[in-house]
Amino acid sequence: MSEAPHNPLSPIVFHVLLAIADGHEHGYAIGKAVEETSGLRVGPGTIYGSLQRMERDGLVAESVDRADERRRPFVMTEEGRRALEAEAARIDRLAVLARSRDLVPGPETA
Amino acid sequence: MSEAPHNPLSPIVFHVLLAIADGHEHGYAIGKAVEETSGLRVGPGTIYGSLQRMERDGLVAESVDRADERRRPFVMTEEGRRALEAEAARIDRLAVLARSRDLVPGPETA
DNA sequence: CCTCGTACTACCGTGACGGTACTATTGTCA
DNA sequence: TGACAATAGTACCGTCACGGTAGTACGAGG
Repeated sequence: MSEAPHNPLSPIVFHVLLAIADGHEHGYAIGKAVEETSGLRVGPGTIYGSLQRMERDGLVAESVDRADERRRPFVMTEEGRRALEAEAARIDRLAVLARSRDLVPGPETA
Repeated sequence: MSEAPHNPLSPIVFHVLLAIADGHEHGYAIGKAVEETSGLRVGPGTIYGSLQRMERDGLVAESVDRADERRRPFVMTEEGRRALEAEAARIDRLAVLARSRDLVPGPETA
């Protein structure tokens, strides 16, 4: 029942977990997916560096079955999923907070 | 019409802007407010360091009228408000995304 | 054959983050 | 009054996330 040992997650880490949850597996594809969903530019130093740290922190693990020689596939760990969900919850709280402060123009105020 | 020169904001920066928008003015009070709304622990190195960087980046400005000797009041700049709103919008998009992925359990799916 | 896109590895400078230590003033309460 | 906690801030600095550049290798297309 540890609290939230990882959060808040950095934007990249969050987006990487999202990308993996979406079925993307290897670094390059993850990077492209992150670029798309985040709008941020993501070079190799960013994506592989993050994946390395995330592996070290137990959020992802390098997949054993190496189908393609050239690709290094990653999977999300249980801990990674928990961190992703915790972060999603945190973001959701913030979104609600921001709405209550009229910071976001959206129509979903009903 | 510059895009988003600051975002994504770091969690502390975001919370600091929120705190100032809430009417808090000086470092210590801002720090306490951030601790409350974020749940994070915020020492002096964190809060004053962040405020310094935020001032350098034009997100906040040190207030001219120094009512209390001991306190250093800050105000949000126009740029700061824009950055806050942009970040709120970004967070809101992420929250929606997270909901669509069933990452957040909340009942507000209606 | 040359180039482009894919998929990485390796390296490393910059600076955000946040901790510790310290000073000084104000409030409180026995 | 004297002590002690809380307030409010300064100064310093080590660590490490971040992200940029360069370079390797391979496959496909013209």
